[in-house]
Amino acid sequence: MDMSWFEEMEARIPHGEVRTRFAPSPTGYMHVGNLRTALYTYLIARHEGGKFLLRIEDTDQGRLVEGAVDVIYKTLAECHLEHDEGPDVGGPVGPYVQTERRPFYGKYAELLIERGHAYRCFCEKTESEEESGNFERAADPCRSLSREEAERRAAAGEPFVVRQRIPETGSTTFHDEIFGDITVENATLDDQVLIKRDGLPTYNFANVVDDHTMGITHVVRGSEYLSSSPKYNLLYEGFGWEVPKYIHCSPVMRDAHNKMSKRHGDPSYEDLKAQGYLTDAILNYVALLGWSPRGEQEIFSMDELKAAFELSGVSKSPAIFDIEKLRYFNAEYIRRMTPEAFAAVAEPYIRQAVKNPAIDPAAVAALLQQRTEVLTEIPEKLDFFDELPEYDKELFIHKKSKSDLESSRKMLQALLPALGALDPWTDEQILSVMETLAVGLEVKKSVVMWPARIAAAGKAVTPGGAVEICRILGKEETLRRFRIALDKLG
RNA sequence: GGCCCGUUGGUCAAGUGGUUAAGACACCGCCCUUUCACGGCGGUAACAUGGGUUCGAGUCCCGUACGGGUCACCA
Repeated sequence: MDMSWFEEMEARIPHGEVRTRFAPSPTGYMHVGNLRTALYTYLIARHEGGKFLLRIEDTDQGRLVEGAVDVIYKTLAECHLEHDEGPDVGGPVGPYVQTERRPFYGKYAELLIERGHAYRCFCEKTESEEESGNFERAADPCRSLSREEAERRAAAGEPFVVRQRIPETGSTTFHDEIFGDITVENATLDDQVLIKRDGLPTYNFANVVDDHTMGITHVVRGSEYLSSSPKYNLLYEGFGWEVPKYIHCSPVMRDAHNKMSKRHGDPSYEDLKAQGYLTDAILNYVALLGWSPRGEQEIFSMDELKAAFELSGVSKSPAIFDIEKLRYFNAEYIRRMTPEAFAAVAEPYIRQAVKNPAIDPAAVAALLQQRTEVLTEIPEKLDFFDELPEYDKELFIHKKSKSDLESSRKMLQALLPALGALDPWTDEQILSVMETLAVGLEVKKSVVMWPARIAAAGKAVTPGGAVEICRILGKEETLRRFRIALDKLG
C-alpha cells in the first residue's frame, strides 16, 4: 500500500491551534438547536483564539434542498459567526464539501482494512437484520474471511460493504467534556458499515475521516451521537489518530417531550426574524439555553460571549425553548438601541401602518422604543395615526383619571381655542397649554390629558401620551379630531 | 427490550458535604405616572422517589420511577 498519499494528507493538517467545525446538512432550514450548536462551536474556537470551519455534509443527495447552502451562509453571516475556512473561503484542508471529498473515504477504508480494524462484507442484508435492526456480528462469516479471499471476491466484482471490526471483548471508554467518562461493553457495539455498497461512506465514517483530516480538535454535536461515540473512538484508535475532545450538546426542546422541529412548526432562525426578533437577541437567548455564565449577567454582546463562554457551564439536560423569555431579551435589546438605530429597524413596520407622508417615522419610533417587545407588534399600535378610529364616547369615562363625559367636554372645549392659537406646535407648548388649563380649573392634570388622548387617538391605549400624539398629528388634524370628539359629546 | 444519558420553582438556571436553596423570564401586589409601557419595591413557587454513607446530603453510593437518546448500507 502506497503510504505517500496519506502522508501528504497528514502534512496538510494544522497543529497547535484549536479548530472546531460546524457541519450542517443543507436542508434549507436553520433550526434553533442548529443555530445554538453553531454558536457554541464558534465560541469554543474564538474563546481559545482558534479556527472555526464550515463543512457542508451533503452526502445524502436525496435530501438536498435547492438554495439550502445559501441559507447557511446567510444565517452564519447575519449572526456574526464568521468562519475561517469553508467552501466559499477555502483553506488548507479542503475541499470543504463532503461530496467533493468522496475519493478520500475509500482510501481511508482501505487503510483501516490494512490495519485490521475493518473488513469487507459480502453478505446481503438479512431479513432479520432489516427487521430487528440487529446484526449478529459473531455470525457474520465475512468477519473471519481471509484478506486474500476477500480481495479476490472483490476483484471479481462481487459487491460488498466495508464494516468496522469491533473487538468482541473488553470495553471502550471515551471522555466527553460535558458528560464526563462513559464506558460501554464492546459486545454491545456492532460492526457498523463504513462504506456502503454504492461506495459512499456512511455519515459516521465520513465524519471521523473529515474531522481528522481537517485537524478538528473539538467535536461539537448533538447528544444523539453520544451512543455512537465509542465506535468513533475505536475508529480513531484503529487509525492511530489522536481522539478529539467531544462536546455533546443536549437538544433544544419545544416541550418536555419533543425536540424543536420543522415538522411541529417550530420557528427557525429565519422565522424568528420574520416574527420581529432581532438577531442579537436571538443569539443571546440561545446562548443561555443550555449554558450559564458564572455571574449574574444575562445580556451579552458577541465579544462578551467569546470571553465568557466556558464548557463547564454547559448543562447536560435538555432545555425547553421559551418564547416568552426570548421576547424579554428582544425587548431589552430594543430598549438598549440608540434612538437612531431603533428608528432604522422600526421604520418599515411603522410605514406599514402610517402612510401619511407628513408624519415622521423617527418621531413615532421615539414613542415606540420603550414599549416594543417584537417589531411585528408595531403596526397595530399605530392604527390611529392615518385615520381616526370609530370610537364610542364611553371611552371618555375613566375613573382613574377622574374623567367623565361632562369634564371631557369641558376640557376639550377649553383646549380647542387655546391650541388653535398655538404657534410653535411643540411638546413644550402643547404641554404648557394643557397644564395651564388644569391649574386654572384646579383639576388633576389627568382630567385634561385623558380626554385629549381619547380625542386625538380614538383609543384608550396608545404609545406615547396626549402631548406627543397631538404634536405628531399636527395642529390641523388635532383640532379636527377635537371637534369630532365634541360632536360626540354633544 | 438491551445499552447509554438525564431529573433543583411553570420555564432558563446557580449550587461541587454545613446557604434563610441565588438570579432571570412569566405570574401576582404596591409605588411612579398623562393611557400602555419603562423603572422601583415586594410576593407566590423547586431539590422526582426510597434506601444507604456521614455529626451533617440538592451535593457522594445503590435501587426505583419518570423522561430522553441509541440499537440503519439516514444524517
